[in-house]
Amino acid sequence: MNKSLQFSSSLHESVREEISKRISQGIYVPGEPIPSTAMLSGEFGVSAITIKRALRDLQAAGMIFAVPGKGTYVKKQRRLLHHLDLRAPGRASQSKVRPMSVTREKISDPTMSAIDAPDKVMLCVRKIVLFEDAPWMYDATYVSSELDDEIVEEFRERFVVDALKRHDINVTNTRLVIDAAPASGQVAEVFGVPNGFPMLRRLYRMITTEPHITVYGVVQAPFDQLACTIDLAP
Amino acid sequence: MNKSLQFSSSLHESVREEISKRISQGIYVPGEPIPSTAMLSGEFGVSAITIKRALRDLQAAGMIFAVPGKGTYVKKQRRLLHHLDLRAPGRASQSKVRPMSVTREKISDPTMSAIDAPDKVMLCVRKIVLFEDAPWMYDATYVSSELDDEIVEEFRERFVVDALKRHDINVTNTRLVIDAAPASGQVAEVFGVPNGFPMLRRLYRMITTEPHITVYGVVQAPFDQLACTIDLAP
DNA sequence: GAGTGGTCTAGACCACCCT
DNA sequence: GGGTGGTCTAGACCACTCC
Repeated sequence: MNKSLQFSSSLHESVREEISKRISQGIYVPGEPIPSTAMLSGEFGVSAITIKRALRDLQAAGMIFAVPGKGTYVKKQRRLLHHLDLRAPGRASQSKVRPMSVTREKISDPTMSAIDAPDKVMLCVRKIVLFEDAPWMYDATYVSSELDDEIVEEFRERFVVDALKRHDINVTNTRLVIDAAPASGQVAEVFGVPNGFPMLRRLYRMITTEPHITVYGVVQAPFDQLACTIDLAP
Repeated sequence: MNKSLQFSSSLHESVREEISKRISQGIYVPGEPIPSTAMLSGEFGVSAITIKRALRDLQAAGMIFAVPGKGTYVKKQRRLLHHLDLRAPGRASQSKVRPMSVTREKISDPTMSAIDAPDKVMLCVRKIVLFEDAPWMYDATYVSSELDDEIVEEFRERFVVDALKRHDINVTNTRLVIDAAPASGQVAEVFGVPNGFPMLRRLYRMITTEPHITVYGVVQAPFDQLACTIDLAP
């Protein structure tokens, strides 16, 4: 090997650590491609496959991303903090929203049972919340399928809380579950992350002033793109 | 190929989906090893390497784990919900604690700056919180290094809030940041998860009745093992 | 000793991008 | 056409576990 590598239990780990070090040291910078696998293979004196293995692990850690046919780039780290305000939950936001779909289906996520989601067919509104024209959060909202079509139409363009408020329906109680889960299928495509990429999720149940209207949902984003903050004052 | 596989863009994805399906259908059950890579390679008619690739992705998703020399097993899903009570933050718990280390160091995690962690050498107490004798959470607590040795010693065996309370020091304000991050180094070893495995984290800053005592820290656990719940009532 | 998962390699093919 | 990342293969070696 041309370059002396870190001492680590395996080759691909050593390579990963070395590349990771170069990123944190600013040798590889966001916006510019890092050397190709062939170049790195030559420099480190290891097989191209081992390089690819190391790069794939760095992708899973959110440090880099690869564009087939072009190259591998350092990710620009920009994580937004979403503050959960106890007094104004689900506050309005100036973010833009891109509607995705409106369907009728059962809630399938097992974690939703932790907030007592009903096991019946509901109306599901999916949308993408944008920040600076890039996908920031993916939201799936479930409401009773007996709701007026008029309100449902507004769900596509607005946040649920805002739409309800326009009909004098207010949220009285919100229960949240915050967890992480691997991205699957459509969600992974939307954010351009590999299948299985860790997502930070916020599952919610909102009880309203209308006894028969309870809103359930999941909002999620790649873990390197979102964090939640909370203030607790007893 | 002997078996017809799902239609998916790549072979290892098809294999992953098929095995994933068998787990959710109960064909492969927790506690028993799934067929070896050689067996699966024969059954699906694909290379052993492709099988290993699929299994590695399923490990990253927390569905299975592998024991070298023995076999690959389905993970028993058991996720604990940690309820964040607004009125009694950092409440006492009957969990057992295993002390890990006490050092003096700077806070290195960049996310800690979101809760205004100071950039100076502090006292760091690391411990493992156990549940049914298995590692459940990993905690790193930072306090001013000028604290009495007497209190520091108690930090090893108790929760920080409890130790402080015994000295009539109470928490007046808590700020949390909840995020996800890849496991690295020692933390990955403690939980027996592969390097880079997604961890759910809760970073905290606790202001106390003693003006010069502010407690910082991070508690984290594998994403498939922990979730947080919160109730918001305006 | 046989079986297991983990690692590493050399070589090949593809789809894509850029010039 | 040359470079890129992504995929797949066959084959090899190692450390480990279990019998």
